[in-house]
Amino acid sequence: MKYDFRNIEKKWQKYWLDNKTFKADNNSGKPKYYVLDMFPYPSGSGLHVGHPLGYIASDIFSRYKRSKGFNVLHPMGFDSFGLPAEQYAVRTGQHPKKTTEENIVRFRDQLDKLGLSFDWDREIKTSDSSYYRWTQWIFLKLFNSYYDHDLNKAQPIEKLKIPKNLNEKEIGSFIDSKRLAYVDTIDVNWCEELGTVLANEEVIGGLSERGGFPVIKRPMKQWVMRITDYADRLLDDLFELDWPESIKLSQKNWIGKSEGAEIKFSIEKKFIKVFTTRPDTIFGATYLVLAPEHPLINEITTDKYKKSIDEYVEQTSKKSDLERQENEKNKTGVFTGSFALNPISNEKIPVWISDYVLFSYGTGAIMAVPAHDERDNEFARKFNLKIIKVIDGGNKDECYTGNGSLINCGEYDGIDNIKFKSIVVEKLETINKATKRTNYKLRDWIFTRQRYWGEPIPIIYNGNKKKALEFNDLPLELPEVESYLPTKDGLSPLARNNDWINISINGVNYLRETNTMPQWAGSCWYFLRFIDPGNNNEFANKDLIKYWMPVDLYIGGAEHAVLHLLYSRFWHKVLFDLDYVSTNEPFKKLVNQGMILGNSAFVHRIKNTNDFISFDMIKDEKTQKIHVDISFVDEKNRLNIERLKQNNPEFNDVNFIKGKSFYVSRDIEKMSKSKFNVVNPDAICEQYGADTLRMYEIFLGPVEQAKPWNTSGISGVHNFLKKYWRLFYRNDKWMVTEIEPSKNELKLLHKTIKKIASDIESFSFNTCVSALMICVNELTNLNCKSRKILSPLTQILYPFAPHVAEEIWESLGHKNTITYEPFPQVNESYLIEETKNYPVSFNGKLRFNISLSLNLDDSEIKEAILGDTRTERYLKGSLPKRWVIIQNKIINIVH
RNA sequence: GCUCGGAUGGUGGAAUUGGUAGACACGUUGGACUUAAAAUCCAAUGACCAUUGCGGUCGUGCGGGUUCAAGUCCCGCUCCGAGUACCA
Repeated sequence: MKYDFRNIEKKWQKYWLDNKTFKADNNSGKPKYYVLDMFPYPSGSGLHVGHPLGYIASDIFSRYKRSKGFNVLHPMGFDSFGLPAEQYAVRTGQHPKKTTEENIVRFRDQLDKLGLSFDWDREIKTSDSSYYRWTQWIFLKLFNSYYDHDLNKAQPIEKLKIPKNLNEKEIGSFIDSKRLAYVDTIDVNWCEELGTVLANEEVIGGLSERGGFPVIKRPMKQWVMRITDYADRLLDDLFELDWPESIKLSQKNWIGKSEGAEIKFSIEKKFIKVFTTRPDTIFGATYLVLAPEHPLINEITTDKYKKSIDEYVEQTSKKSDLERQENEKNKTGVFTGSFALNPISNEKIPVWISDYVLFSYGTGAIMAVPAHDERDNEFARKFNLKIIKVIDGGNKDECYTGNGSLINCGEYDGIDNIKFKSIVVEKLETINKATKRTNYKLRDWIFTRQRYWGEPIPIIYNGNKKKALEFNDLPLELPEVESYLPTKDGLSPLARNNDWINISINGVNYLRETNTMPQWAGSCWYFLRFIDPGNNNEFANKDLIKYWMPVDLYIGGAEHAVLHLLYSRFWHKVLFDLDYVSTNEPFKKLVNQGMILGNSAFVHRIKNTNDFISFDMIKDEKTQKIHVDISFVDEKNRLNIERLKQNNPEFNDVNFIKGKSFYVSRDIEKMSKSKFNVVNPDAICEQYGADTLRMYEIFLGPVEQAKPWNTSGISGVHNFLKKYWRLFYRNDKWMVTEIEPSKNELKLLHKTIKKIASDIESFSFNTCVSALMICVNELTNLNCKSRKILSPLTQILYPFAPHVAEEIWESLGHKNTITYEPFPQVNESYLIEETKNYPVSFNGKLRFNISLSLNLDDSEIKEAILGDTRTERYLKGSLPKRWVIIQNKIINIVH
């Protein structure tokens, strides 16, 4: 029998599906283990070899855990709301639902070919109304909750204490001001010509990326999530998570907690509040700067400066965020004509406005300390403002941002600046000029999108009065529309369907909210729905949540370091506060798989000509790189010009300058259709099989690391599987016998079991493959035939190459799947070698025992010690460490 | 700019965390079996020197340091990758 991977893989994939081998049991005596992959967006281009890496890693882990006696939940679904399907719909008029469903079928087919052990009975799609019904339900929970800062948790809105003496309208707006999901008017990038709101990335130099139309900042009503109330908890709870440090760090920076003080500077009878983390430098505050959006600007600007201030404000309002950032090295600003009083030095200091101060952070105003802050320093030198050093930073002229003792601070001179921080704030607090204050970079989460292909928001309006839909009204299904473009007024395409917008309840007419939720909404809680996907009464049964949560292992790309992973933590904490889930955090351990990169190929066109030159012949010519499809290039970087011309007719008329062959240049880039560097896993499965592909992907390197794809090494892994197969079938003959294994075979096997188990636990899958290769090579050399060796070998191979392992398992006479066979135990007695204590004397001086695991006699030991020059040197000198080397083994010395 | 992470043969990567650097695999070269090819197997493969044999010198981005011993620890650089963008 040959290793016929095509039939073997088909056979076992069907077996697993038919027998529901990977069905996770909700009632099990076994300990649970929840392994989750970040579910994919089903894009139109299908999977490339980079996508499955994380799925393969989680699959290996799931299969391993099952064989370790765990009840494993390993589900998969699709994040099926999203922009690409909608853009495709805009271009073609096809309903996004249709293209999304087609893509899901294709994805499912590709995933199935890899032999992944998902429990497909639990499949979910975020665009199914049976799913987004509950996304809408959670939205309403957020709408109907507020954050109680005394209890430090979210509470139902009914528990909110409403101040007395409010009229009905005021009560309404008070409640609205506390809701976790609320409506606010926020500046957005508005493009009149395109009739839509654009993301910052879509605006370049004040013009729209597509079309080049002007874009302005415009306030628009948006739904917003009050994630900032959770800033402290999102930050504090990070420490207990078993996540990569880099991800925790990005979340920490994103939340950006900084502690400082809010200080009041008075201008006649008014106050300007500034936020600072460096109140210790207040004696050096020689001017104030307000953000151009600051509401007090009009009041404090003197007539003389009014014109220039107005111009400046007007100018900055036209700038996009990107343009404002471009000024980083060339700051601009205008004087208001007013002076404020420094509350501690009582000096009059000028008040300026500048766009280097952000209105959205802190109070939108700063006290500038040019001697100890680089941005202030730059500004002060440009506009010739006073610079006073207040912290002793040695002789350096430049601005000093470190710590030291105070100077030029009158009675406070000589005090350590860190101590002075609290001294000055306390002093100013007594005269009501300062308060301690903590600020966050984290902003509330703008939740609405003017798009079609997303969850409708279950809110209706009667005038300005909001009303939440009732539970029985959910799901609020997406209506049909004539066009998927936003309307001229910047409303979502949903606004095009008048029948849908207008709704009458008990004789009262309402208008529906027409915006939809962002793609993050569906992925915020999908891991909870996997627990109980068919439940029509709750988003998931509470007991089942208690059993399965938290997710023990979450695998996905690092690109979600902040957005998805922060939003889902936020929602989870709200659900926890409201007692719907049992854990404070959703994901216990997180692993980021590295990206698999493509190896792009380029042809070089000599500039301003139609001549393409072979890469090896380029000397001084200036050339332009053009991507060509990597399937036309061989391993030696030679281009098949004929095939290129067949597929890309635009190359028909060009002149190829070449020697013997035409060479391309190569570059490592992200794998993408537009770069023509995509390697399709289907083709590799067809040629080598899924088991080979799986093992090769993890053999490429550590899971966490980014690495380029190179198919040429795949034969090594494929040969390994063939070699493994030959241990069982050689020349059509079944090789396994009941013979007792040799000592060497047992030692090798148990060494390998130990290595595999510990390496899987520590996610070092690539070294597992090496260990298996060594084991199979040596067993081949030993001509091993013993069932007692080959049967456990098959079990430890199973997580990596499950199809071939199942097939062999069956050949070994087992009737059941290998999946739930207990993972082989390590028998340490095969590994531990005998140790003896030997007394050793050296130069008649040193005397100690060594504990040895080598079969040497005393004279050999002495010879070994003397023969090793390093040990000799060590022995002649002092004795700082407690071991020596004998025959390459480190031996502990027992005194 | 700031914050992380990294740099090991022709290539992907190992190295029990301070103890024979280069495991395992690809590639390359030579050989066996074949009419031939494929498949399979064997040998060599960091560089340089010596080669009849033994062997020797250098070697983990660069420059220093600690140590009997450094890819690994410390100090100073260079380059590459990722994230972030004036957050007071």
